[in-house]
Amino acid sequence: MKNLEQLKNEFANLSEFLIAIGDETRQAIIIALLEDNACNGLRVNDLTEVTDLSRPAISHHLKILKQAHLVDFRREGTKNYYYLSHNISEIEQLRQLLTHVSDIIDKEQ
Amino acid sequence: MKNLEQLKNEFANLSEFLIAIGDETRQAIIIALLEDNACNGLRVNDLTEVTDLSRPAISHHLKILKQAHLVDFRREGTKNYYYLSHNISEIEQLRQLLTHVSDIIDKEQ
DNA sequence: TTTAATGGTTTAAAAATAAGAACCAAAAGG
DNA sequence: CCTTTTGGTTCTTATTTTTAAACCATTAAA
Repeated sequence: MKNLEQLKNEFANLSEFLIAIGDETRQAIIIALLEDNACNGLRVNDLTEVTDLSRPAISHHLKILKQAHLVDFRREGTKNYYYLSHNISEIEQLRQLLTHVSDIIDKEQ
Repeated sequence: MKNLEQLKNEFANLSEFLIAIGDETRQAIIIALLEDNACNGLRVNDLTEVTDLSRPAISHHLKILKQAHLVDFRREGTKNYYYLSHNISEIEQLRQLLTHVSDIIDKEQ
């Protein structure tokens, strides 16, 4: 079945994204960034307060979130402002994957 | 904002599911189960062949997939037949979460 | 041009996850 | 009742992930 080969790729391409959003610490970071409706972006130290983690730990999780294209940041002097990416293409990709899987399961019922 | 508290819960409730489907070995198991369009279910030894892993390793991953409500199984004597759950409610929950997140991001633009 | 602030990186430790060998239990078949 | 098949569960080891202390580089401020 040709479809399943495609599905396998869709799945593999989303691994990083899924692992990124599966972790509860990173979920807390994402929520904090969603809460920032002023949309200025949050700094690393803002996030250490939210999560009770050290700066290197936050930095590490932000790196994972950046690699998964979930967050982006801008520099202003020495300050880094993190925010959720404006177009997270993985969201739509994941939605399509879920539809694919549902379709196959329903077909086999 | 009341919505974000709800979003936080939706996220937390899906952690197990997201971690389950983020792992590439477990993705391989899911694909194999999707390929079983006869829908008889696959046995542990069928899956060891697909993935080149030991039986305890497969057993371990199946446990995680069961806890995430992704797979189910039936016994026939000593034989266990694993299959994808017929109604994976987490699929719809995740779809709604993605919509929620998109909505908030778009609103803030 | 010092001094302070900001924050990434490296390093090392701790914790969690994954893996297979060995073991155990249950059911089928002789 | 013994033997075989099947497959879950320890148990131990290896790997990966997470964490914070220490370190370093950059920019702003004094």
